Amino acid sequence: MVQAGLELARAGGPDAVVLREVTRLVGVVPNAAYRHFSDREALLAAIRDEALSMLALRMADGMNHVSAGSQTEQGAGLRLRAVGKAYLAFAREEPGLFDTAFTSAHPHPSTDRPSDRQTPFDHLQAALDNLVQAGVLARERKPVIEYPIWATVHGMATLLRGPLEPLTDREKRKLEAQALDFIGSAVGPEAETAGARVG
Amino acid sequence: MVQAGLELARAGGPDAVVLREVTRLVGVVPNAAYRHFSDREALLAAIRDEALSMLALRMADGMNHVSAGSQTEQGAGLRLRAVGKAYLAFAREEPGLFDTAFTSAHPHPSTDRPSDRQTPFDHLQAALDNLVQAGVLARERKPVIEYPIWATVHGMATLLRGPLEPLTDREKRKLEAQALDFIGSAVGPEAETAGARVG
DNA sequence: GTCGTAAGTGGACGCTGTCCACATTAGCAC
DNA sequence: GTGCTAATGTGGACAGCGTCCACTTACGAC
Repeated sequence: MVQAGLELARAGGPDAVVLREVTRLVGVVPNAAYRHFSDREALLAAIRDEALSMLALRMADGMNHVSAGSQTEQGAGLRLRAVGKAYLAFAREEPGLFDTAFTSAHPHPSTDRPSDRQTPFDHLQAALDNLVQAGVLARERKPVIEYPIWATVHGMATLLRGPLEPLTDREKRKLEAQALDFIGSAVGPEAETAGARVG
Repeated sequence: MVQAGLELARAGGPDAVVLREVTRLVGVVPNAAYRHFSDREALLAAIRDEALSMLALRMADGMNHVSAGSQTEQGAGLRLRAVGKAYLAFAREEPGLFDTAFTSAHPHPSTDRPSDRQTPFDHLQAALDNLVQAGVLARERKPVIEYPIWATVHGMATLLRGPLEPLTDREKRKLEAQALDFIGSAVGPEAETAGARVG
């Protein structure tokens, strides 16, 4: 059922996850859904969790594909950039799932956070920890920039699929790179020069 | 009609703008709406334009309330911060309108951009031009950071009403300030020290 | 005064989420 | 094996939604 919902979400975002259509795909009658989810919103929440996991997986993947050692200045910088790149790539390639992952409207605090899986933000924190260990980022600076960094990447992903949607693909890619450069310049000059001109 | 829609949007975001309810508020029968808008989406687009104008107005207001001269380093820095603050305040105080302003799903390129009014992005650009004229920001740097700056503010506004919604108001305010500081640190150290610790 | 256009009306259609009562099935105690 | 219980699925209904069609009314140009 969640699987069927994911397909709908992938194709058309959260609004495309219509309960009756999900049950249709699964081959049961609409009311059967209420045996497993209290609500359409609850079903959507399950799908959202799945979409978030997919995003997190992509980020982990991106990080693991960086060959440079994680303790080196360059390796740490590249890792941060890879995390951001994966985030932006997911939003670009799976817009429906991305939207679904971040549409809250959550009057459902029931499915709160017993989430054992790693979240996208966890991966960002890991990358920043790397930078601290590599000596590129001052330890006390991390807590004040982690959320702004997330905001920059998330905001760019959102804007590109909102007001900036009419831009060409080429322009969009350029803006993605600018966002990553911008983060680099705020994290520290060394990390920036290390990570720039790579992707 | 747009006015009635704005009230619904203010109270419940774009999904609360249900065509039949709008016509109910206005005192006509649902079909009457189709004499003025081809579609629910067209009505929503009109409401969205209005919401965007309101946001732009708030930003202009915030900028105008900075007393320091716009040509001084401090004045220019404060102006940039004021623009960002207004953006975040609008998202915090008028979440319904903010969501409405930025939910696109626009298969309606009809109401494209004959918009004579100033957009939120226009105000950000004006603030950055100020920084260039005040000598704080290198002219060639502006085009590569304008969109990332927008993304940072927009992303923080979005995240605070999404995954970060459970945070306390105090924590949210702190993150808003962090986002503005982050932008300051990326624009240039001088602008940062000028703008920091002000609010 | 006739006519054309803009605005509103009335009724219907198919779709949605959700509720209720009922039927089927699986697992398990004895 | 029989009987009980819990889980799962079914059928029918309801109100609400966006939208389409044909019809009526108000009004300004000529």
